Amino acid sequence: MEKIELFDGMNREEQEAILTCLDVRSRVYEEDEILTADDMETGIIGIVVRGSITIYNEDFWGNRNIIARCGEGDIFGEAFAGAGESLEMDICMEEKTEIMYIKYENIIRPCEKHCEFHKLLIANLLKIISIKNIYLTRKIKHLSKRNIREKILSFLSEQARINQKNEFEIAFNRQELADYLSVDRSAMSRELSKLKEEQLLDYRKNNFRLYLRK
Amino acid sequence: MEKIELFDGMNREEQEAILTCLDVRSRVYEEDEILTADDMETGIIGIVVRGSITIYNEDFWGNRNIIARCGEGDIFGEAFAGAGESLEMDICMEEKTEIMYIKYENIIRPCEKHCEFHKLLIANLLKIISIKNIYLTRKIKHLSKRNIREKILSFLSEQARINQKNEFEIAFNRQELADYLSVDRSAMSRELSKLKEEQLLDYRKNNFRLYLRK
DNA sequence: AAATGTCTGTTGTTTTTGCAACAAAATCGG
DNA sequence: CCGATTTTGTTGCAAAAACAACAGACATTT
Repeated sequence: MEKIELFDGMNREEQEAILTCLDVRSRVYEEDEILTADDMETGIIGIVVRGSITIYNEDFWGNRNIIARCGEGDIFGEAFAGAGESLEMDICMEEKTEIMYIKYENIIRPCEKHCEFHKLLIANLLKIISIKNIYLTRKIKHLSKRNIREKILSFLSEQARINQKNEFEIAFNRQELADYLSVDRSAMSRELSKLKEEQLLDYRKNNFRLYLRK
Repeated sequence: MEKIELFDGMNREEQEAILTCLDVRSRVYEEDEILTADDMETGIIGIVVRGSITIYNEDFWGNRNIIARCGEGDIFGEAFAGAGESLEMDICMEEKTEIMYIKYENIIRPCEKHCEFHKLLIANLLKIISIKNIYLTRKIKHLSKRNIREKILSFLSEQARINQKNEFEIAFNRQELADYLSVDRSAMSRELSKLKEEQLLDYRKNNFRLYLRK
């Protein structure tokens, strides 16, 4: 309960107060239980209170694609609720999991009583979606590159800007970076070596340094 | 002024009223004028009132990457404002363009007078970001696929779901689809032909039909 | 109908990537 | 410190993609 980002900035009592006000429902699911898109009402936001879930969807031929994983405190379905569309994904419980549901309307149409908290709630919601938005935009920028080299350079360029320094540490190991960029790890490793050889950059484990030309 | 999505659901008078209330500033730029990230204050949302812009950013080596284009009525910078971060992109005016600036704080911290409109404003903002979010998530789903075939199938699967039908029209021509999926058009065409030959799908111009197995 | 331009499909060639298997280096637990 | 495990780098090969150039289809204009 402490880690729910939607309730950021509220103490425990304030959270309790707003919970009753929001008319929250909650349910516990068993491991491997599946919630399909059809099971979800439109206009509902989910919060993982305890446990973890995998969000995926099936294509026309029944292949499953993992879209995201959510752990304690994460919210999901907020974009669909905000857009007024029904959820187009399915959810699988990775373990015994408690999910709390909040009606989107109850968030954005504040009642009279707790107006202050409602404002905070809305600001938090906007912040969560905005941050996700920035994250997604950045990822698309990298994935749109036509080859591995460009993907790597795009990613590292961004890290340099974020750190405001041409030397920085990245949060991924090689396999994680390859997954993030959707490429094969060994092919990426090969490309990194080439880049190092061409002296466009240098690296050592997770520490990278970019060079202007050469 | 009529097409601004942020003001959706307000008539002209209501828009005028809320504009004064929001303490809006506005400026006209000449064609090719450039607004760098440093020029933009943090916590400001931009609206293209007239004209059009290209949003791009430069990587460490000075290469430009186009992130988006905005035309009349579109808003930009809303995710950065919502996340409390400074804009990390540059803007180039494609033509003589008028941009209106609104302080993010003025949107989410409503004044007392026009509270009704403020609620609508916030709901609109949430909707805009949410829709963008869904769009981005979908695109990533396609781009994450390792080869062209999977990218095509991912995209078409989604179109089938959106249309709730295995036959549908797509809004892209071939070149646009290739650009969207970040692949070479001719390579995509070759793959489409293969898929047709394998009878997984059929198409004729922009009309597609998917088949379950074969 | 001819001419023009755009869009789409085809094909050969070169480059890039994924894959697999292995080697080297780093990390961890006792 | 040693052995075991994980992470990272290397390489050959086969598959896939980009690239380029062209041909056919289609639409529009004259």
